Amino acid sequence: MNQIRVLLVDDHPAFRAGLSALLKPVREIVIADEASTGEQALALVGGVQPDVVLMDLAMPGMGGVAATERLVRDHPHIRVLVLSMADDDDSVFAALRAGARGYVLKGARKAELVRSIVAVHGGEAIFGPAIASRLTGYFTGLARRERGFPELTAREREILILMSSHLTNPVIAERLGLSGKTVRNHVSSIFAKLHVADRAEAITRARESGF
Amino acid sequence: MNQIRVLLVDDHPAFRAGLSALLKPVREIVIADEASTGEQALALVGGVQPDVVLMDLAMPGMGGVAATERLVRDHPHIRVLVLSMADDDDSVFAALRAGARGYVLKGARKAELVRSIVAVHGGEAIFGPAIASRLTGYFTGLARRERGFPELTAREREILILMSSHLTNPVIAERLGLSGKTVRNHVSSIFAKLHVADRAEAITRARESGF
DNA sequence: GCAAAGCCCGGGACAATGTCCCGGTTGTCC
DNA sequence: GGACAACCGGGACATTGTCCCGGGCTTTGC
Repeated sequence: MNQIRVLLVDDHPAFRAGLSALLKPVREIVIADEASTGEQALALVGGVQPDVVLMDLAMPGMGGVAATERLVRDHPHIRVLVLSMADDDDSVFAALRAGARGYVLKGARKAELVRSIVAVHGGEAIFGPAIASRLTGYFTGLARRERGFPELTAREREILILMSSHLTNPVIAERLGLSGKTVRNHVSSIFAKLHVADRAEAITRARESGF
Repeated sequence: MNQIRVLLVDDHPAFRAGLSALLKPVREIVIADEASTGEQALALVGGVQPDVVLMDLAMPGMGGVAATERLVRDHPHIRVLVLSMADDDDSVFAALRAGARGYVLKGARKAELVRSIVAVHGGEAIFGPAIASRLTGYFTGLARRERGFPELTAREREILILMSSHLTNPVIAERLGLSGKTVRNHVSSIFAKLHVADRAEAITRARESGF
């Protein structure tokens, strides 16, 4: 049976040792190598040829996010599974933007960790319970805002749509056969209903709501 | 050992039968019940008390997305794992917005399916290989646009950040100890570099780029 | 040392944006 | 008929954004 070759990246030697001991008895996994910084990880991957990189985020020098970004860019077949203490939106979404295939908090039980490594190796994406909540919150949060979208009149919806393609008031007026002043007034009442102060926010809200 | 109680929701009886036969020998899983429509699933969950609902999307009447949305709203402790043939962005992100904890394509191998059910039951989020690509594509797509982000001066970045929280020019000026006129000029040059015409577009671009 | 380039700071003049008033017209519902 | 809302627009005013201008500052290179 082909074992999954894992590269450990973490600046804390004790943690690497613990992780290594934890994963050693697992049949389907083998620790191919360890790195203590992002730079070192990037230097190693070419020779080590890991299937999965277990990446910490908080490291001196090049952080895990930057390392992940370069790693997935230069070695698209290698999957990155983030294993971090950081349980906040910024860290999670930065890792996702960088191309990580999974995100598990340090402190996860062994079974969860092994399952995550196997899943990521198989091309799946997997996120620990706390992270999963953030992820679904991200998407259902969008849906929730959509539900809360206030009711606009036909004219207002029409104008908001044109506004969302970044047309100016005079252009909108010309296209709808209205006076520029009328458009400005409609725009103003749209802002009031959306509880926003200017075009910028209005368009942001409209986009978020899949308008 | 506590088995995971699974409710199967699919309008195709043969598929339910196959799935049931596939999962029956699995120790940690028990099929608690089956439903052939979204409505039926919603009616059943109260009595069946499943841990995980295996949800098809394309069903007559109430689709899987609507059923998922109501299910997670009324029973937050129940996890929904979508098992669908649909491999397109609209289906995937609609399911995520509805609150699904996972998404696996029909045709997944048994091991992957079992792993997904176990992971979802544990509160994790998991996505099959094809879906994982869409998910990372969603986030790294944002990142990719960021790479094309033009270079701004230190002052310009600073002002763009404040602008992105919807502050007005006078407020920004006051906060940075500048004249309102200077801020306007900086803002103007930011627009030029971003190739946009107004605040609205500039903020949109900045947000897309994870600025 | 000195010039060129780039950033930063601001003013002037002007057009577009947005706000808070106002009045008038057209429907619709009771 | 009367109440109500959507729609259209004007007046006056502050804010925003554009295209000029010039002066002070540091960095780079000859």
